Amino acid sequence: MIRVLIADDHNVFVEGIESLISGSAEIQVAERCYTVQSVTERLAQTGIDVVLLDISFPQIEDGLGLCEFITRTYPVTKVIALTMHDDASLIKRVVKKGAKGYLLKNTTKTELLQAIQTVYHEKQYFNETIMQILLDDSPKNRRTSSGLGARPNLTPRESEVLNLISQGLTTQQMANQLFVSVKAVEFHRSSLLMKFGVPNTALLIKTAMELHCID
Amino acid sequence: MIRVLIADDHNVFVEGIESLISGSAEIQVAERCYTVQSVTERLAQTGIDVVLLDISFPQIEDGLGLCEFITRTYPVTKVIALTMHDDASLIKRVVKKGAKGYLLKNTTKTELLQAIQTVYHEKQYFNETIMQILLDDSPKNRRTSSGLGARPNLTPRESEVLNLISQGLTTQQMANQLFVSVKAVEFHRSSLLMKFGVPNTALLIKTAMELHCID
DNA sequence: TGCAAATTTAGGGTTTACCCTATATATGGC
DNA sequence: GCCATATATAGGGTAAACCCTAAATTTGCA
Repeated sequence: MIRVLIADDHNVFVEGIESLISGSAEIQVAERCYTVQSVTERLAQTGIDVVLLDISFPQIEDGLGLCEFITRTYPVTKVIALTMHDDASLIKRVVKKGAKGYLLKNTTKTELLQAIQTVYHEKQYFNETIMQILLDDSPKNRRTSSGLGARPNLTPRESEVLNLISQGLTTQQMANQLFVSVKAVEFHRSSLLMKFGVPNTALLIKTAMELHCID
Repeated sequence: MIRVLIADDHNVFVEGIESLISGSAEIQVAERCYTVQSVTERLAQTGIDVVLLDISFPQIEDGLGLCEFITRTYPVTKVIALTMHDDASLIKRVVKKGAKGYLLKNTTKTELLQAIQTVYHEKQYFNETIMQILLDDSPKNRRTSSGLGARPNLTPRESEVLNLISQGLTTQQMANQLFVSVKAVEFHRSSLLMKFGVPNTALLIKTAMELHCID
C-alpha cells in the first residue's frame, strides 16, 4: 500500500484528488495538509511514501521551498508537483528542487495513479508535454547552474555585468563601459539567467539580491 | 432537487466539487463541462438551476464574459463564481457580471452546499472574507502608508504588479493572472518606473527591494 | 455636483531583452 | 599537446519592455 500525503490549501482540490485515488487498491491517502507547517509535522513521523504538493503560482517561493525541504530532509519520500501552470521555467525549477513528478491540475485519474506508482518505484514521472520542455533545457545544463537557493559560481566578468545590470544600465551602455561588443554583454547576461535559473532580468535581480550577490 | 452544472476544465476540481456535493440529498451534479462550448450547449437545454463557474477558464481567458452571457441569457440560472483568487477588483467585477455567489477553491463542503442552496433561493451568497474584501476595497482604505524615506505612495494595484514583476512574471502573464488587459499592466508598470524614478525594471526591483516595497 | 484619483483600455511606435547557432582566442591544468 | 573554462564576437530571429497620446469608468471627497 502506497501512502500518499496531499499538500494543498484548496479544499476542493484535496477532495478531488482523494476522490480520484479512492478507486485504487494499492494507494491510499494517509494525510491531507492545508498548511506548510502541518506538512513538515506530519513528515516528521513515518509512513508517507509520496507527497502530492501544490506549487501555487502566486506563492512560488513557498511551494518550491517546501519541495526542496522535503526532498532534502526525507530523501525516501517522493514529491509530485501539482500545478495549474505549464510554465516552462517553473517546471525546470521544480525539477531542480527534487520533485520526481509534475502534473497539471487537469490531469486524469489514470495519469495521477500512474504517476504515484511510478515515483514510488524510484522512477520519475513526466508526461510527454513536460518531458519536451525538460529536454529542451538539457543543453543549458551543460553550464554550471547550481540549484536554486545556492549561490552560483560567477566568473569575474559575470559579476561585473550583474552589478551593472542592477544599476539600471542597458546592454548597450554596459558594452560601452566595458569596451566590448553588445553581443559579449548579451552572452554574460544570458549566462547569469542560466546560472541563477531565472527567466528574466527582474527575477535575476531579486534572486541575486537575496543571495547577496550584488554589492 | 437542485441541479448543478460544473464548468471547469480542471478534472481534479470537478471531481472535488462532485465529491463534496455527493453527500447532499437536495443537490445533484447534472453536468460537468470542460469547455465553454459544452456549457452553452448544455444550458440551451433545460433543467440547470445553478452553475459553478471557474472564472479562470483558460480556454476563453474570459470567464467573466461567460458569466455575463449566462446571467443575461438564462436569468433563472444562478451563477456561483469559483476561483483561487481573492482579488478585490475581480470579485467586484464578477458580481457586476451577475454572479450570485463567489467562492474560493479552498471552500468547505458546508459552505459550498450552503452557497448553492442560498443562490437557488434567489439570494446572494458571499462569505465574511469576501464581504470584507469588498468593503476594504473602497479607495479610502487603499493608500499604502507613505511612511519612510523616498518610498513612493503605491496604489494597491501598483503594489500587486510590483510583486508579480519581482516574481519573474511577464506583462502577459500578469494580465492573465489579474484578469486585465496587457495595456493595463503596462500602465501600472510604467507608473512604477515613474514613481521610483528609474529607467527600467532591473533598477526598479533593486530600488524597491532596498526600500522594502517587495514581499 | 463637479473634481481628482485610480483603474482600465486602445492604437501605434521604438528599443531592449532574450534565444539560437556558430566561431575564435587566451588561459591554465593535466 | 590536449582539454576545459572564460571571454569575445557574429547573424538572425522572436518576444517583451518601454513610450506616447487619448479616453472611459468608478469612487470618494469637497
